[in-house]
Amino acid sequence: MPVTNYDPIQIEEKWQKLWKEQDSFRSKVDPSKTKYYVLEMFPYPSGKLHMGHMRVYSIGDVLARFLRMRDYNVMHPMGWDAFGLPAENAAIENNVNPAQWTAENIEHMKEQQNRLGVSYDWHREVNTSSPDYYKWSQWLFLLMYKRGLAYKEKSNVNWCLTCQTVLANEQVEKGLCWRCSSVVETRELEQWFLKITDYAERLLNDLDQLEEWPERVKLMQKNWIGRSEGAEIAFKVKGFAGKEIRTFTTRPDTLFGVTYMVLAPEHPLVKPLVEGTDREEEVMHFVSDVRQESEIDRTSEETPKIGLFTGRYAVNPINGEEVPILVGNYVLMAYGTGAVMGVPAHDQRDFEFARKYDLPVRVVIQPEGEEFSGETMEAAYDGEGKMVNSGVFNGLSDSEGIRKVTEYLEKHGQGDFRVTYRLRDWLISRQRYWGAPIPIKYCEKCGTVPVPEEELPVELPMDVALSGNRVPSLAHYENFVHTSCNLCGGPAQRETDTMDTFICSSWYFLRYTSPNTTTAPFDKESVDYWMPVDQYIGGIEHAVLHLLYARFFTKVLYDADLIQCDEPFSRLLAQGMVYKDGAKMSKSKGNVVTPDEIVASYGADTGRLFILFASPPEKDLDWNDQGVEGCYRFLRRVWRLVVECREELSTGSGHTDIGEAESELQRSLHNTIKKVTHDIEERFNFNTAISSIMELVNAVYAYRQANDQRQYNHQVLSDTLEKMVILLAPFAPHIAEETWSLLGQSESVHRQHWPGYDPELLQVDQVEVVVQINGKVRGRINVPSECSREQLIEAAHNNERIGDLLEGKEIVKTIAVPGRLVNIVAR
RNA sequence: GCGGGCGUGGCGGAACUGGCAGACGCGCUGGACUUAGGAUCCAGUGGGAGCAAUCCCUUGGAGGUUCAAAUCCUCUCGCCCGCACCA
Repeated sequence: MPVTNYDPIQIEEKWQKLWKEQDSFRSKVDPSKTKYYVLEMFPYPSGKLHMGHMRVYSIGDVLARFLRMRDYNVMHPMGWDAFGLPAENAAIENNVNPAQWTAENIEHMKEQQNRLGVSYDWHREVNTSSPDYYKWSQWLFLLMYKRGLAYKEKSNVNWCLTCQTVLANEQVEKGLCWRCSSVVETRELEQWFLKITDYAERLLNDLDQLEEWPERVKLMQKNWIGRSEGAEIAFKVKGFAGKEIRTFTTRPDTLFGVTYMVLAPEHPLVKPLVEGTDREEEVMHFVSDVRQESEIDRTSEETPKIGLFTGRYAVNPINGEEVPILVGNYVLMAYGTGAVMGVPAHDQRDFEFARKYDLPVRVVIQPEGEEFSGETMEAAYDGEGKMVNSGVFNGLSDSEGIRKVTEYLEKHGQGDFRVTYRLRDWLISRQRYWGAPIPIKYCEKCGTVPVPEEELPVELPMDVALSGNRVPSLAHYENFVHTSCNLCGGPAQRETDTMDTFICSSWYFLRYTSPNTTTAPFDKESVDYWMPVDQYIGGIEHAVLHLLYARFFTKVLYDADLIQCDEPFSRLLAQGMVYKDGAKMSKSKGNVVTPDEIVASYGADTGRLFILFASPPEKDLDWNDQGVEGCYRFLRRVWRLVVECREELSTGSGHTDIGEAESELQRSLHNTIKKVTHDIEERFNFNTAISSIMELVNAVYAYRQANDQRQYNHQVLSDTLEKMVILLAPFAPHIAEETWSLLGQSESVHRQHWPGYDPELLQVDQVEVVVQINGKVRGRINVPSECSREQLIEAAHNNERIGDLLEGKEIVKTIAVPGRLVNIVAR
């Protein structure tokens, strides 16, 4: 067989074809083996793969291939998060059906993924936009509905003007739409929600179980859930029998310091309080002004706090004191109860507000050794201290006060302990066509009726009639909307909103375990075998969004006894972003490099190797064309090494001695095995694993250079080459396969067992030990590796130079660490 | 403001529980082979002084602990990320 130069394009095509023909990466339930579920977040089928994709797939594939060689039963699936707005936009632009557009993109992207040589089990492919799949998304919605976790409610919601749909709280970033960055406004609409807040406590507490998740992701979720402990306190309104204002506070111990109350402009009591009074016009005008402000302006810290007196007074339940009730722009209806008790002496915001409007400031917590006064203090005091001006509670510490005051209120029916979360329920309705229809009907007689399971899926109409600049929502399809009630048989109308695509991605990892099951979302035996996902890999941008939703779904399914795990992802890797020239790759900056270009000019192996070598996976990566060149050079070096050695090994006769050169080569090999294994398995540091393979390649070159070819030990050399190729296989699978066959092997390199290292062969007879005097390196000595401390010290003193330097000095202390150094402290 | 992360050669990055700082790669310099090379191979490459052996300095900065600090502690500067009027 004539061997030419390294030709990645030809080699990669050849092996990809073979892997496909031999169905090399198919995974099956096998209780006799330890399973390992490797998963990369599935992509939205935009039509083109970018470097971020290539990075996440490369990382996942190294693990999948490595673990297969470690004899795990590996499942490594891929699929498509295929519903979503871009398909509608593309449909408008290209006058094509969203389903068709999506299907074409999937075909193309799948091809691109295959060209990267990623070892997916395509038998498990899922597509969230296919009726086989969204049938079960709908089924899960109904499960939530049955369990009281799905409800429809009229409330203030986020409306994205560009996307023409509502958004969940998690999907609004700094007042802007997470996807299109346009302004989000507030609208009052009736929408479907999932009660994720019922799971707030568990979603928070169980973060502690996730030992293999990055701290920062857990922290982001913790902040997002935003748990606060405190009390809810009811204030009666003077002259308004039966009306009371409920307020949440984390500091009930400061209740005696309340000098006013503030309501959110949206608070339902605002209108009744001022109705028919001379304050009505001014207050209601203010309310409507504030409500017109954008979310950004509303919640910015820079926005000045504005308050307006309602003319009414609230009665402090602890002391009967009457305090003015105001409406304030800084109070948010969405948090707590939408009403704040103003304690200016002990809350900075309240303090600023009180100074601005000349409201009284009353100190009720006094720290030791300090004497704050409401008239003179320049900032609120929110630290520890003893209660003062608080009647019978005087003298209690703040923490005792929190408990005692709340207990007192509880006894008098005016308050209780309360935990409040920042987390809101998940708004899942979307006023868009390209999504899974919400399986609900509305009957004039029977009201809201869930679509019965047998009628699922509620299919999207496929005859999309484009109109103007958007795809019409389902409300425009007469045939879709009109249906009959399953209870009374009378006429009914379908819900025309579709579900948030995050619903579809909240359970896809379960569907992979049995993608063709037609009688349930997933097969019980399969899901119990494969779940949880052992290693999940994806971008940090989903730290809260997808990862929180998926955890929620998993817990609901666990409670419904459908799965046995209540956390979906045991280990999470949040990979860094790909930059070039110090900026995120983007069309506008003109610094985009695509996987296609790299594969075409260097091959997938080079691209993968570069991505893995340039930086550890969780850190950001700086794309560098010369670095890619370097990796290409390295692979060519590997290629040449194998080709040349192959010839030499077949012609020369060699010898069987194990001399110093052979020991060194073996040591190098076994060191590399040890390091690569450890770096993949324990640390995910693929960059250092690759660098040690490079060192091994250098060592083989050195061995050949130092020895005439006829003097090689053929056995040692070919063993080294074979293991070197195996070590390289997870990173650069195609060249590994090709060189493996060049070495005369007929079975796939990916079916080989991962080599172990022999500690014996790592041993060296002589080690170089550093000799320091007062911590500075002053000499090096070669000693036997098992040399004792005493011998080591003796050897150090025997060293000529050290002896000279110690001449006339007093030795204070000597530290010897065998195998490392000797440090002589001398004066 | 709160929380988290990170600062190491010209660059990307190594350095495991404190033990030779700068592995590996890029870039650069010199050489070999060559009609030529942007192919390949070999050697060198943190800064400074010296003909040299060698010495001094060096992990953002300043202190400290230690025989020994990139690593531990205190302060400080800079950058990045998340949350942010959350009551």
